[in-house]
Formats: sequence, C-alpha cells, structure tokens
Amino acid sequence: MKLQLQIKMNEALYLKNPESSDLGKNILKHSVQLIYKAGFEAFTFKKLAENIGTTEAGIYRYFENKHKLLVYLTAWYWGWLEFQISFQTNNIADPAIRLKKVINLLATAVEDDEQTSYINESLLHQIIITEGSKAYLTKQVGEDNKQQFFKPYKDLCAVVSVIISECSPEYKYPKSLASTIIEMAHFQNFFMNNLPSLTDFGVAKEESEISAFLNDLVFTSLGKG
Amino acid sequence: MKLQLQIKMNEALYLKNPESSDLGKNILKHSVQLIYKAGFEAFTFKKLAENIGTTEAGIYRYFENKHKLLVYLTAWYWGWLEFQISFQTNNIADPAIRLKKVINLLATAVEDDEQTSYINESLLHQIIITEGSKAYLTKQVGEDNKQQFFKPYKDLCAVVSVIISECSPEYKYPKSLASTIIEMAHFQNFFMNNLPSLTDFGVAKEESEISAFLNDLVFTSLGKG
DNA sequence: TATTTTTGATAGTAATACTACCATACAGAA
DNA sequence: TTCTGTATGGTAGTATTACTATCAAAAATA
Repeated sequence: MKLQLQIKMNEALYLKNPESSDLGKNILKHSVQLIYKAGFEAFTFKKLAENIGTTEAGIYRYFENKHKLLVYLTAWYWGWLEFQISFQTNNIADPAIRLKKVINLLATAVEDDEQTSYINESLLHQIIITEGSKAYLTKQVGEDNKQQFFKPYKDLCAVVSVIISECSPEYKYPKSLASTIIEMAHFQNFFMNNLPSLTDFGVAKEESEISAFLNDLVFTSLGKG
Repeated sequence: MKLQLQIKMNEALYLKNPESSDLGKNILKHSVQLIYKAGFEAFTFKKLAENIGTTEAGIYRYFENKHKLLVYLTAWYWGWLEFQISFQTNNIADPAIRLKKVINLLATAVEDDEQTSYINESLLHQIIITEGSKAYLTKQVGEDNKQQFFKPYKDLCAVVSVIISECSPEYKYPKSLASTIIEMAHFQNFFMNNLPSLTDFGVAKEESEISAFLNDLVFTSLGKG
C-alpha cells in the first residue's frame, strides 16, 4: 500500500487548489525549481508559465500573485517539517533526545521525499533558507497573520517550545529560544555557504557543525550543558 | 565645535556620492522615510522622486537601482552602529560588561543622532529590522560580497566575536554566536511586534526583555550564567 | 448526451525599471 | 568676463512586470 501524505493548506492562500489538478501540481513543482534557480526576485509568473508550457493567465487562476505562492510554499514546508518531526520523535520518551532530534532535522539537508511526487523537498529546503523570511518580512505581515498564513510556522515553533519546557520547566524563554533555533538553523546555513566569516564553519562547511553549535547553545541555556 | 561623523562608504555602492550634494542627501533622507512607510517592496524610485520633488532620472544618477540603495543604507547602519559600540564601550575593561553593553545597543531602539542630519537613525533602525536581511538574501550575495558590500556587517560581527572570546577564550563558536546575537536582536523585535506568539515578550512588548533573553543566552553559553 | 471543469490562446492596461538626451543654473578658474 | 565643469530639471521612450478580461476548445463527469 502506498501512503499519500496530504498537508492541509489554508484555503485563503490560493484561488484554486493547486493539488487538485495536473496544472496545479506542475505549478508547485516548477515554481520550486525556478525559484531555486533564479531566486525569488527574478522569479515571475511569465517565466514560470513558459517553463511549464502554459500561459501566464493559467498561473493566475491558481495564485493571486507570487507573494501568495511563496507563502504557500513556506506554509507547506513548515507543515511537512512538523509532520517529519512528530513522526521521527514519536515514542521517544526523553525530551532532551527529542530536542536533539529536532535540531538535527532543522539543521540538516532533507532528502527528497518520494511520498509527495510534485514537490522536491530538498530544493524547497534550500528555498526556505534563502527566501523563507521574505514571506513575513513585509508590510502586510499583520493582515497575512490575521488570515492564519503563518500558522504552520507558529505551530512548529510551539511544538519545539513545548519540548524545551519539558527539558527544563523553569527556563524563562522557551518560545524565543524555539524561534531562535529555527531561524538560526537556516541563517547559519546561509552564512556558512555565502558569508562564511560570520560563522565558525567556514572551513569544513558541514551541516553537522551547525547542529553541534545549536545543541551547545540550547543545552547550556537549559542548564544541561 | 560641532563634530561631523562621516562614515566611509564603499564607492561601488553608488554612482555618485550621495553625501556630496543636497539632492544626494535628500535621497538618503527621503528613502529612509519612504521605505519605513511603504516597505521595501512597494518602494520605487518614481515615488521617491515625487517625494523629494525631483525626477526619476535624478535618482538614477546616484544609485543604480533600489537594491544598491538598500545595501548602502544597511552598510551605513552597520558602520554607524560599530562606531556607537566602540565609542560607548571605550575604556570598559571587563569584557562581560562590554558584551552586555553591546547587546543593549543591538536590542534597544536608537535615538535619532543629531550629528548626521540627513539620516534618521531611529527610522533606519526599524528599516534594518524589517528589510535588513533582504540586502544579502539574494542570488547575487556572492558578487556583492566580493565587492565588499557587507564588510561593515562582517566587521561588526568580528568585533562582537572578539569580545565573546575575551569573555571565554575556550568557547568554540564565537562568530556564530555573534551573528546569532545580531540577527536575533532584530528578529525577536520583529516577532514581538508582529508575530508575538513566536516570542515570550508578547504581553509587555519591551525591548528590555529581548536584552534579558539575549544576555541569558550568551552568558550561560559562555559558562558565566 | 448534456454540462461543468479545466485549459489554451489572445489581447490589453497600468506600473516598474530603467536609458538617453537636452537645457539650464551656478560655481570656480583663467 | 568668459570658459568649463558640475548639479539639477525635464521630457521621451523602451522592455518587462503584474495583472484582468474574454472566448473557445478539450476533457472529465453526470
């Protein structure tokens, strides 16, 4: 039996559900590839349409604009990651071990997940590192947040902060530490590859070093260093 | 005697030095105001020109495009901040006290500095929080970095990492901890005001809490908690 | 077969991101 | 005083972007 992982997406993110048709799935697939290759600024619906072999108007039937599409992709990613985390930390009793596992999942490149054929998780991970924060670093954060566009991100952060509190109930900043871990897992990766003097990983450029740094940061903060 | 603080800017950032003429200074002044009000995405040279009372072509004589202008403003900000830090931590012998001072400067809103009449540092600080990372989260990071556009940011990071190492010479991740502090001083501020559930400061919304969090994070990591 | 959904194709508009060119005003040097 | 360079103003024009609207054909479904 083949299981199909379906991530429930916020309906306000799209005009027509891209998972409901071939063209929609193609839009997701090719937008990941194109944003990865060209970067979000240079990415346009026209180029995407040419890539797919359809027309601009076709894309606009699914997404209002490229910002919504980016928010969709990030929401999908965080939803997918939360599933990975809950799956891979299932049945682990010790919260410290769970937390270590979470840090590894955040900081380590993901392999493409065969379960979702139309999204390449490995490329999407790279996109989130470079473009992810642009989803909320805008003037419309407030409205976007009201429409719950960032719920998957906030949910993931809440999951991590709960584990932190389980590790150390008296720690005063579980949520801020959780968002710090999540953001830094990505930023340190970006810095390592693009502005290496901002990190201590410029020589080896290994993701395992980012994990080690974050583990050190977290567990000394929680008094379990 | 009135001292004029002049920050030496990378010449590749502009076509004509904006500090060398009235129009140039007006471009800096109004671009800070306009980006603050409209956000970087909605900011255009046309609107800026209308704001100043000049023409689009006039702006293009100074800056190649709005990305370069953003990089200019961020570089200016980091240069200015490094000066503030070196000035305000001057003659403080204890590196731990210096580090606390640095964290406060990073996390606390700045007052407008009268010394530089054409740039409102307080608004610029808000811009850097929301738009600052867009200066390097692009496909051209590599080339921009080769041209030394991010030198002020990297210099600041180096200054902070040196203080960290003075506090605790055996600590293994001084650079990554430095970039973490700098980024998180801004991100936690943004989250506090826009996505408060990602932080522990949603109720009081005080910048002093961000300082407290960062101090706790840093000094426990350095074994001085 | 009838009907709804999906897609393809074309056209058009307003705004954005520039480049080019010419005229003028003014400051300092010869 | 004239010459020269610098700073600015104004106008035009182009390619691309970001959309909206409309119509017809094809495909899926009832």
